[in-house]
Amino acid sequence: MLDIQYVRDNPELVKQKSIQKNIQVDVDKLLALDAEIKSIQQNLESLRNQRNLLNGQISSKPNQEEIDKATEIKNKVIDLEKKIEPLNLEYNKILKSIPNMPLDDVPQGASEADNVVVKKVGEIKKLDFVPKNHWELSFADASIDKVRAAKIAGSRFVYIKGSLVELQFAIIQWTMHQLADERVIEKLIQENNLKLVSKPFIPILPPALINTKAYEATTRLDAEETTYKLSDDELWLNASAEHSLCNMYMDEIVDEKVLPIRYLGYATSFRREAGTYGKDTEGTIRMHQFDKLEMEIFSTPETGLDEHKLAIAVDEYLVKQLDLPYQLLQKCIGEIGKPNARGVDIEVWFPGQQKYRETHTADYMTDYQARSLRTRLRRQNGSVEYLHTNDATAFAFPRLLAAIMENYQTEDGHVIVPLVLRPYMNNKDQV
RNA sequence: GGAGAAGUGGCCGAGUGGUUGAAGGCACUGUUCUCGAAAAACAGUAUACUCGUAAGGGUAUCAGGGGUUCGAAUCCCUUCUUCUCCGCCA
Repeated sequence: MLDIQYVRDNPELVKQKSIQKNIQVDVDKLLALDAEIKSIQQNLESLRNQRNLLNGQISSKPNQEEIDKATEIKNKVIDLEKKIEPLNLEYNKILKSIPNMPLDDVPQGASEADNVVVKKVGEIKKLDFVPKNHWELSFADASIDKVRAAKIAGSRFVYIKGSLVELQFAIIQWTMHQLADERVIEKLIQENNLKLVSKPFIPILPPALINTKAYEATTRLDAEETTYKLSDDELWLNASAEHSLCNMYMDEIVDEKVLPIRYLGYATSFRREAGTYGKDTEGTIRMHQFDKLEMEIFSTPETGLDEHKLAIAVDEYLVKQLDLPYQLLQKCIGEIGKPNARGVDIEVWFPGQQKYRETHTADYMTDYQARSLRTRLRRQNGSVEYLHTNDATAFAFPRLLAAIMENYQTEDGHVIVPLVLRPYMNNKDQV
């Protein structure tokens, strides 16, 4: 949610940026409602004040005159309350529909084509054979079985078997150890000239189900396209660990001293993927269910952007350690999400498909999400303000398994285990 | 799933219709005292919106929502949460 004061002060800018984000917003209507509500509210509060003063005067035995006077005020109050209620509903609806304002360095543009490639890192290996797609690779005891999964759950589900599972757990363990290592964090902070402390990430397993209120407050609930709802309960299936991590401190004021809070969450994530029919039907790039390691960071406003850069640095570090060629994209205004002020994607090279595919996203929400969640921080001097939130993929499976399979495949259909993962794979060099 | 108990400020806890945003304690902040600290004394310490240059006002909030009443933390209804016991269960 945006600060109403910001909308009052910058109506034209808000209109312009909303249009650039492809989001329809009636700012004029909002400001008209704002003024109308304010005016009624002032009358209402003045009446309530009269009522309170009167009640203060009335003793234990009010006379009829006092009761009549109080009743008259009471009825006026009820009238105004009835009048203001629908206005408030509409006001909140419009205010919530306004997207976050992009930072100045977010490129203009409406679609994927306008995302800017910031850099390409890592050398694309020249293979002396034609690389296969990950779904064509089935090696040793490992396999990706979507046919049987379709019988059980439908399309976009999968059985992943054998050493691929071992590989996934190796990556989880290794990632957790990297992000819990202050030396790694400190190194990334130094290399990127960030003004941050080297506090490590805390591994966390969040709930997989989220109630409607908490989900709506994340500003991430997309009932039509993304999120599964349980039919018998007021609960939704998590579409990302972020969705049950960012709201962890909902309605709380945390002490400035505890910030930043950096979590590395792991959750099975569920997405309806409505509107993606026909896209990525082969392979395991786009699934209804996938496991994901996700970074979630709570910070002060002044360090929010650097935390965002840290998350990106962590992503690059992890991908580099796995020696996967990638490109870093800065997403354009139309492509960063509604709550985002800035967004960056990492796309890893998939040799079987001969293209880069999105594997990571880092999102910076400034105070937009925190305002909706009412997650605030208390400064040393006692003042209170909204904190800033960041989220970023650490690794998303099985997309990442697919990337490793395609990049590390051998001609005879095996997959070489990336060096850093071998200690977590019983020192196997290939599977 | 069944039966019962309970939800008050950062924490503990008083408060069963009339200046209760809410006693008291703890914690925290400041001042005094001290070389410094501890202790002690004194003062201060919720959030949101709103009026005001400010000082300082106003309104709302005692889990959420609704109701009764001139007046609700207090009475009634309802939802949620927590705890205890039974049942089931990874």
